[in-house]
Amino acid sequence: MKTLRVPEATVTRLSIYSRFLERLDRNGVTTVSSGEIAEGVGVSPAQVRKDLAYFGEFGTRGVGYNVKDLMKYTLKILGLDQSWSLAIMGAGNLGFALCTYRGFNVRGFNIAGVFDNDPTRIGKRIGNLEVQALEKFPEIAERENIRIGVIAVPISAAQEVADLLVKNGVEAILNFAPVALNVPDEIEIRNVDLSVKLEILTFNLGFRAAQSL
Amino acid sequence: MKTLRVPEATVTRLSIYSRFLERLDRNGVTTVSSGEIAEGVGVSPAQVRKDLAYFGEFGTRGVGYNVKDLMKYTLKILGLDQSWSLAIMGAGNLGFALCTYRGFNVRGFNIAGVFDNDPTRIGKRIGNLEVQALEKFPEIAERENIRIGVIAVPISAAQEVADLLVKNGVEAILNFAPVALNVPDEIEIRNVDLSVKLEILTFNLGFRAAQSL
DNA sequence: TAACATATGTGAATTTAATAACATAAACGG
DNA sequence: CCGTTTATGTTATTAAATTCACATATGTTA
Ligand SMILES: NC(=O)c1ccc[n+]([C@@H]2O[C@H](COP(=O)([O-])OP(=O)(O)OC[C@H]3O[C@@H](n4cnc5c(N)ncnc54)[C@H](O)[C@@H]3O)[C@@H](O)[C@H]2O)c1
Ligand SMILES: NC(=O)c1ccc[n+]([C@@H]2O[C@H](COP(=O)([O-])OP(=O)(O)OC[C@H]3O[C@@H](n4cnc5c(N)ncnc54)[C@H](O)[C@@H]3O)[C@@H](O)[C@H]2O)c1
Repeated sequence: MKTLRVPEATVTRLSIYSRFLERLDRNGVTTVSSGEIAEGVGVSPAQVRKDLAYFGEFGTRGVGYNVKDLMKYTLKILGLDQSWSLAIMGAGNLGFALCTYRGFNVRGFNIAGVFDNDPTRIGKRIGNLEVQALEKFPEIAERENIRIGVIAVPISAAQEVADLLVKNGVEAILNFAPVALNVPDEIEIRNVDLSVKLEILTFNLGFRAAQSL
Repeated sequence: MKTLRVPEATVTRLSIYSRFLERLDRNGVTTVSSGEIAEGVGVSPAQVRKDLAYFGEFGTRGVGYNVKDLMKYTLKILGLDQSWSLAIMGAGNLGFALCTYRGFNVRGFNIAGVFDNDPTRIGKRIGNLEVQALEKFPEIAERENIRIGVIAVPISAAQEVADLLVKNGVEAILNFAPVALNVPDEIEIRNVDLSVKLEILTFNLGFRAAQSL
């Protein structure tokens, strides 16, 4: 099997294609072309085909792709042919929203624990989850085989929480605190920064205003 | 003034530099080098200088950058030398978290209204905001000069909410619903997809497992 | 079964972004 | 006031991503 580096942008789009295919499938669509996928998610048809080509040949020339099959392939590629246990660190407003979001479950993510260090929050229920004391993390992480941690604590606590995750065998981190965290190279880490996208918008609005002066 | 296209990746990093500079400033740091910024946010020093070079010369050779000045410049570039009124559409879990998030305020964003169509939510308070009926949007948008809309409603309602925003003069949209929205070309729109980053993590974990087989 | 229509898969061309290398300017010390 | 140090700004180079163009394979129709 030829292994060449897959651009992260390709993986990003694959995730988007995958969800689009699920929607098509739910709507009873059985066949789809690269052009229709492209149209549906807002990229070029060539891009769709190029992205898929990193992983194999999934379509039929002259016909297109079988929706169910391609959906399964994309899930497999993304590692979603298995369930992933994850921990939400921080049961604040964002942590709460993440816990209640059904979209994760649909994609095979299982929220195996929510953790906080505020005594007034520990023990409270969020859906069918109970907020756990931070100290319980090592035990629960091991028992539930938690490999992914989501950081939803304030900036000031983010690094220590990251350290705790790493120390307890977590392999990947999704960080919502707007700060660069220090973790060993072998840990996969991605930041989600909600302000950045807003500021791209204001940049563009401002830039546009400058252009029209 | 030479106007050349600025890569979106550059704008993204600029937003991150900007926040890092604010932190340095709060900590009393007065001068910083491209290397220190790079270290602090996780990019290369050359990248920092290249990004800044799109907009002018802000440093002193042999010395570095004045933190306060560079912070102001980055804010100005991002359009954050003014306050922006925005509307949160959807007072669900995510909308609630966004409303209470203080980080937006700090950067000059003013949440001028939260809107929902669920009668049981309308009138409820979120911090010092009161959830408004969707029907109130046109009036409030005009009065408050809302130019940015944030979509935090379910997928099924996202397109109609986007249409409402556009119809009422909103110029930019931040969309949290994982679906491609149809808006006129002149509207700035960006999606924030929280699942995608998680799936990049599982892709990489799976890929790594495959490598080591 | 041959000709045609269609849509994939892919190598080449193009565009875009990131990195490296270096010339330039400021500060400092003797 | 000159040489040295330092870190910027910019040009050159490399790398990466996207788009283009077309050969290839499939299904359909006459
Ligand atoms: N709410 C948003 O919309 C939003 C938007 C962008 C970024 N963020 C970021 O997400 C993070 C969380 O935001 P939030 O609005 O949910 O904040 P929040 O204050 O509502 O919640 C933070 C939670 O973390 C807990 N906590 C603090 N230190 C902890 C520790 N050491 N271990 C475990 N738990 C700890 C607190 O008790 C609290 O429950 C912040 O870093 C914030 O900058 C939030
Ligand atoms: N909560 C999360 O962590 C999370 C994560 C990723 C994506 N999202 C996306 O964000 C969006 C909101 O998620 P949520 O968890 O807050 O959902 P939610 O169900 O808690 O909230 C949605 C809110 O939108 C309101 N609403 C529905 N139709 C409306 C309309 N036409 N006009 C105005 N308001 C309307 C509902 O009354 C509800 O209050 C969804 O599209 C979801 O896929 C959420």
